[in-house]
Amino acid sequence: MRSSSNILSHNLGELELRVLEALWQRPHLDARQIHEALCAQTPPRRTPGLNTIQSTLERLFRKAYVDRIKQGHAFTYHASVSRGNLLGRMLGDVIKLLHDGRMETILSSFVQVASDLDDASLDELEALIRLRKSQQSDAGVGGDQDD
Amino acid sequence: MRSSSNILSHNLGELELRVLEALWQRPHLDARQIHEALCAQTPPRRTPGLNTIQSTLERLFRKAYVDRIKQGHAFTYHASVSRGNLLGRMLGDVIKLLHDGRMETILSSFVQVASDLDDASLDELEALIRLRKSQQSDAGVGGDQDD
DNA sequence: GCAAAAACCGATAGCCCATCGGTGCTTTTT
DNA sequence: AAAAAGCACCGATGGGCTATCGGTTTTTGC
Repeated sequence: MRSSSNILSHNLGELELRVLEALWQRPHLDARQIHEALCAQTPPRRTPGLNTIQSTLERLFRKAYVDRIKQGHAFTYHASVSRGNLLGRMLGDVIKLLHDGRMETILSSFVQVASDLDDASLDELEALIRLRKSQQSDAGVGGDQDD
Repeated sequence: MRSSSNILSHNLGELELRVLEALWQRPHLDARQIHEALCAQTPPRRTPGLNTIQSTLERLFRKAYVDRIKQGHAFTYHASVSRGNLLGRMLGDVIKLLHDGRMETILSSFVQVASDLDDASLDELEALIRLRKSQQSDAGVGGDQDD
């Protein structure tokens, strides 16, 4: 009855994200280790059973967010996408979904976000922009480093 | 059984977004008009019945994305959030969800997305930041102007 | 008052994530 | 080698959300 639903191509659930976070913190963990990592997390949140973690890893694997190698009798998982890269992709999703064609809209939305940050961050942003500009005039537009 | 799911606070379905788009294009339409607008859309997509549009508007209203006034015997709806504002909020959601604290990660992800970010746009971004900074020192940190 | 239109209510379907239980294979331990 | 422990895999269930209508009530306009 439903035609389609998810407007964003990158759709993660809460647990999926927590698992990914764990893998970003230290790569190459198996399900049990991830489970433990989540249990040991501060602040302590309710952690589901090992099976749930496995299902989640399976889903993440199918969705190509993580990769795995059979190490002994257990799979060892590692994120196949970096945090920064995922951020970029999701930002891209949102922008593609909502931008009206004018760069100004994107930029001002971006700054609207950045305005939550303090002056120091804004200074930093400015410095980064300056850097980016010099890099750009220096070496043309490269534009794809996958972390 | 499920603790929570949606990681992003702004979660829109496809139809919801199409309806919002229609309202951004021309404010103050009633359900029937929106229905017609969607039907008349190019490229022609399958358009659901009027009732479906009404339900969608109801949902958008409950979620405070649109506002309505009773005009005669029908509600007239208008977006209560601008496209740019929604863009900013969703960008903020994503960033809050995934950023690691370092401004550089955000910027590089942003630049990764906007690869056609030419010098002029960077200049624009800089100007916007400058503006934001002066506003901030001008009136303290307010931090919530709704478009 | 009556007819048309719109609002409102409620039901159904389909998708997706979270959460497990159970089963069977593999590795490890006695 | 037999028993035990660990894991993967399958399938089921629950709950949330959007999409989609049908039907009923309310409102409006003549």
